[in-house]
Parts: sequence; structure tokens; C-alpha cells
Amino acid sequence: MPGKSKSTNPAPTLVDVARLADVGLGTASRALSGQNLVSEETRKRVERAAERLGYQRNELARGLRVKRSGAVGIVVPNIGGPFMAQCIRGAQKVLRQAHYTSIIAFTDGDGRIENEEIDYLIRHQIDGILIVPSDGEDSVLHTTRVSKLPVVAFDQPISASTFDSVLVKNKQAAKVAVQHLIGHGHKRIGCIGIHRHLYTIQQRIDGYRSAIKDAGLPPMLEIVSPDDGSVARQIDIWRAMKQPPTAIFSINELTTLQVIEAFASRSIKVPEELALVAFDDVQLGPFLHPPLTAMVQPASRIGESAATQLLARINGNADEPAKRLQLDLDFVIRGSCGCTPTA
Amino acid sequence: MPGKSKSTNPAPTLVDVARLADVGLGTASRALSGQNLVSEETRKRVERAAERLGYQRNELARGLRVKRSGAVGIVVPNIGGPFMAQCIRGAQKVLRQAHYTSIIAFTDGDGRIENEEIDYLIRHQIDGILIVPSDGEDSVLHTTRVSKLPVVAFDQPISASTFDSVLVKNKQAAKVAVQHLIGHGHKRIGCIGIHRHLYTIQQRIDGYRSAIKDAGLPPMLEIVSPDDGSVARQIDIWRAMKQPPTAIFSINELTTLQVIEAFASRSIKVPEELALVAFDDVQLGPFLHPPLTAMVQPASRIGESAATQLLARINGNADEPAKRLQLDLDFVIRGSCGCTPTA
DNA sequence: CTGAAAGCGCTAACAA
DNA sequence: TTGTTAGCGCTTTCAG
Repeated sequence: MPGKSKSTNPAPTLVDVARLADVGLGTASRALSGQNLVSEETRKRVERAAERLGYQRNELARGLRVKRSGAVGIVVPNIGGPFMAQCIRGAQKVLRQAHYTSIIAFTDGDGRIENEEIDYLIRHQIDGILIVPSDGEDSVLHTTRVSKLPVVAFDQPISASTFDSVLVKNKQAAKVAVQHLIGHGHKRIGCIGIHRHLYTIQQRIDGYRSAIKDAGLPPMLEIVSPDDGSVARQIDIWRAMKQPPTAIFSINELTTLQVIEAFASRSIKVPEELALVAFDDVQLGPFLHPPLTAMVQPASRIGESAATQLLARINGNADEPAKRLQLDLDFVIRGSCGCTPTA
Repeated sequence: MPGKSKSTNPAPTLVDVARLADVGLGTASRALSGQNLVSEETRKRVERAAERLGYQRNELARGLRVKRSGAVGIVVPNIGGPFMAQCIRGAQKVLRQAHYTSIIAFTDGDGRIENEEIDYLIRHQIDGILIVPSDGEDSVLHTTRVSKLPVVAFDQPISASTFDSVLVKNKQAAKVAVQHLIGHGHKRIGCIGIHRHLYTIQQRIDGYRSAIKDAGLPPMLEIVSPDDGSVARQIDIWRAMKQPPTAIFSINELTTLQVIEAFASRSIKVPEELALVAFDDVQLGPFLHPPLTAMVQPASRIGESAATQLLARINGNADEPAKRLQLDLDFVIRGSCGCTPTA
């Protein structure tokens, strides 16, 4: 019958499948959702019909009905270095295995954007949130106000601490790193960093302080602005001192990048003039001159744990008390601390 | 009335809003969706009601009704370096401005996973796909088979080329990079890379060949396996030759990382013994000894363009012929090529 | 300009 | 075991 050809054939629905398999709608649904309430034979028929039509179930419709979207939001400041990227991949891996999609949202560390993004995610009926909180304060209050959603924080904790979180042992690890420098005989160890307000940074500073104090050394702590060049300026200041530091503990990836830049542009000899130990690895860290000694975070595992906890919350145990995981770090000794690495 | 307190109060729906504002359901809908088919006064009342209830519209339900999910899928092999991360952020930026969510899926460059992920996305009723095709072949055939979805490829083209794509001028840029080396007087220039089968790699090889041929030089082209160490091995082979290359053109980020590693572990002097020009920048590239000269891709712009094109397809112009954008690259001259950078 | 009603594709209760 | 039906929350006719 020409002249009235179907212009677009819409995606097949469950009704189509049921019709083709010559069963009722409900039966088709049951057959495909793998529940054993349907005879082996009809299930086969339904499955074949679905196959032939290329049927794909509409998760939107399903979600509307069962009030689960099968999606969770991952809210992070950005994907700067490999660290966050790996956290995300780790989380996605376990979410996917549980048949969850994840929607990633970036906040640039801005609380306002964070709130917007969370609203956005809520409108899309996500079942839970994995978040690196930007400000600690109102952001997640907002979440909990709007909806009773499972939330787990990672990397940074949530101040309103009724939520789960997955962190690393920042303080302890920082202490170990600094103590390694002390073990090399350094008496004046500078600590440099940015973003003082972040919890992780504070913890690492505490670790530094603790190590320094235990050893009876003078603290040389400088938290500078994150602007380009302020790290380099601080290094110049240190070098100009009568009693300059002989080693540096760099407090996160971004800082380390700037330290390395400063070292390179000033041809500072490492570790002779200044030894260096970093919190967080950097890409190419193993291939610098000398290779970077770093306290490295188990990024992928952080993401996995966070996702696992979120799934647990989603699947029922909403009332258990908040859990706060603290993962261990790996201290990777390469050359910049003064050790001669055994290749 | 104690004893029967609402255990959980579900999220407010449009019905709640309508009731509170004392209007019909339809009116409430129209008022909130900003259509001008409602009196200024009632709109105000509805908006106030929505505000008071903390109403957030259910995008799942809306999507089911209007057959638009407001989500697009971004399908990429992985977030290795900063390149892909920036592409994604660029794309997200323009998608968000158009009120689209994006769902990111990773494929590890595996066609089978790619198909799975695409099916997954289709079940979630995405409105379009942004993809870095893994294999060129069947993956997207699959897509088009299952559904008539707008698709735009970036970074790598789609072989079945009825789709839009956003690429960069790989061949031309590679030629420019190699010619720069020739300009430094090099007569034997090695080209090293991995992943021969990728379109981008082939284009860059063509560019290398073209430059070499134009200059009447001997081609020294080696595509090695992506295994760790095979790049280093090739460099050793070159160095052992009677007439070793005096410069290297490294074909992508992963290769460059390995080249840098090999240079470092063998204490090869750059650019004296071997000059280096890379396709793709690496993190820390400016801070290596010497800083890396690189042909860098406009990552963010790639993502933005791809997203823009996708939106255009979604919003109507489904029938226009496939567009193939080719963006320009920036040649960033630092030290590794033999130039003395003007700091 | 507004209200009532239909229906998007699915699952879950209820009958048969 | 299976078919029928109601309804998730929304938009969009269609009357008024």
C-alpha cells in the first residue's frame, strides 16, 4: 500500500514483543526480567521475539514505575590529574557491575555550581550520589534537605558527618613521608602547599607538624596562593635564607607540579641542594631527574570503596550508622628524596 | 493524629503543586514550563507553590512523555591523559548550557564493550551519542541498526561515514612537526609510534612520510607494540646503528611518555644526541629537561565542536549531509627540538 | 486562559 | 502459570 509508508518506525516496545510472542503484556515483562514465574517454554518464545525485534527495554519507563532510575551521580571538582580520573573509573567499574549508570558532574570546586548540579541530578531521579564535597558546608545540607538520598563522600569528608565517607590516612602518611626526609638527616624541611581550607591539606599539614615536632626540628610551613608562580616565589625566598631548608615536602599534586617547574627553571640540583618528597604522584613522576619520591593514593580503590558503600546504602541498610573508611597509601621511594632507587 | 505519621514523605509532584496553587494539573505544567499560555497571575501562584514545596520536576516522567531524555552518551576508550579529559569537559560545557546531561561510558578501546555500552545508553533513551570510535567497523553500525540516533564522532572518524565527525589535521600537522626537525638540519629522523591501526596514527605517519619524501631523506619508521619497553628497545636499536637517527618524531602521547622514559634511563642528551618533537603534549611537558616541543591538539575545542554538532542534529537538521570538521593544531616550540625557547 | 482526560512504556497487583 | 488492569509523573490534546 504505497503512499502511506511508515515514515519512522519507533523503537519496539514490550507490547510489540508480547504480541509477536502471542502472550500477555505482563507475561512478556516477567519473562524478560528473569523472574522464574513463567514456564520455560514461553520464556523462550518471548526471548526470541525480543531478539527478533531488537527490543531494548526503556529504562526511563521502568524507572518511573519502580522509582529507581538505575543511575547515580558522581560529583567532582574536575578531572585534573590522573588521581581523580582513576577514582572515577574505579567507581564506575563497580557501579556498572551492579547495572548502574553514572552521571558525572563537575563543580570546579564551586559550592554554587555544586548545588546546581545536584539539583540537576535529583531531577533526573538518581538513586544516590558519590561526591567530593567542595565546601563541606551547605552543599550537602542542600541535598539532604531536598531529598533523602544516599550520599557517600570521598577524598574530602563531609562536615555534616552523618554520611559515609572514604578517605585516606592523610595525616599518618604525611608524617611517614616527612620522617623519611628526617631519616636522610635533613634538619630543615620546608612544607609547601596550597588550598589551606581543604580538609586533606589540613591533615597533611598536621602530619608534617607532628613529624617535625617529634624530631625537635624547626617548622618551615608555607601555604601559598594557588596562583602560578607563588610556589616558585616561596622557593626563592627559602633559598635566599641564611639557613635555607635542605628538603621540601610538597603537599599535593598541583603544588608538586609547580615545585618541579621551579626546580627546573632554576636548575636546582635534586636531591643535593633540595631533596623532595611529594604527597600524590604526578604523571611522568618516575621519569623526572631524579625520579619523584611520592606518597601515592590508591585512587582506583578509593572509587571502588565509595561505590561499594553507596550501593550498600541504596540496597537497604539506610539506617546503619555512617561509616568512615580510611585507606592506606603507598610510599613509593624513587630518587628525589636522596635514596638511590634499585632499578 | 498520632500513630499514623507519614513514615517517608515522597518527593512532591506536580499534582501537589497544582493542588497547593489551586489550579488544574495542566495549568501547573504550563506555568512551570515557561510557556506563555497562562496568565501572569496564576503563573506567579504556581511558581510560589512549587517553591514552597521544593518541587523538582521529574525528568524521567517528562522524558517518557515527550520522548526525549535530555541525556547524551559520551563514549570514549578511557581518560588517559589530559587530552581526553579536556575533550570531555569541553563537550559537557556546551551540553550543559543546552540543558543536557551527559553519561560517560568507557570502552577500553574494545569493540565489544563499546557495543554493550551503547546498548546500555540506548536503554536509557539517550538523545544522541558523542563517540571516539574504537574500531571504526561494526560498533556504530550496531548503533544505527538499533536506533536512528544522532551520532558524532571525534578524535577518530567513523568508517561508515554517514556521520558527523570532528577531527584535527593530523597529517598536515605531523608534516609541519617533521619539517621543523628538518629545518634544524637533521638528515635522519626516526618516527616511532604505536597502534598502527588507528586512523589518527595513519594520518600522522602519512604526514611524516610526506615531509621526509619532500626533503629527499631516508624514512625511518617504526611502529611497535604498545607493550612497556618496546619503544625503549627500538631506541636502543636505532642508537646501535652505524648511521643512527639524530632526531625523533613521536607519534602520540603514550609513545612520548615511553620515549621520555627511555631517554631518562639511558641519560640520552636532548637535543644533542637526539632531538625530539612530539605529537600531543604531555603533562609536565614544559618542565622536562629540556622542555618538550609538541604539536598540541585543541582538546577543549574538539569537545565543544562535537557537542555543538550533536545538538544541531538533535534539534532538527537530521537530513543535512554529514559534516566533517578538521581543526588546526598549535605547534608549541620549547627546547627538545633544538630551539632555545625564549622564556 | 484553564480544567479534564488520555497516554508515554513499564511493572505489580489481582484474577483467572 | 498467565492475562488484565491500574498507575508511576508528566505533557498535551480537546473542550469549555
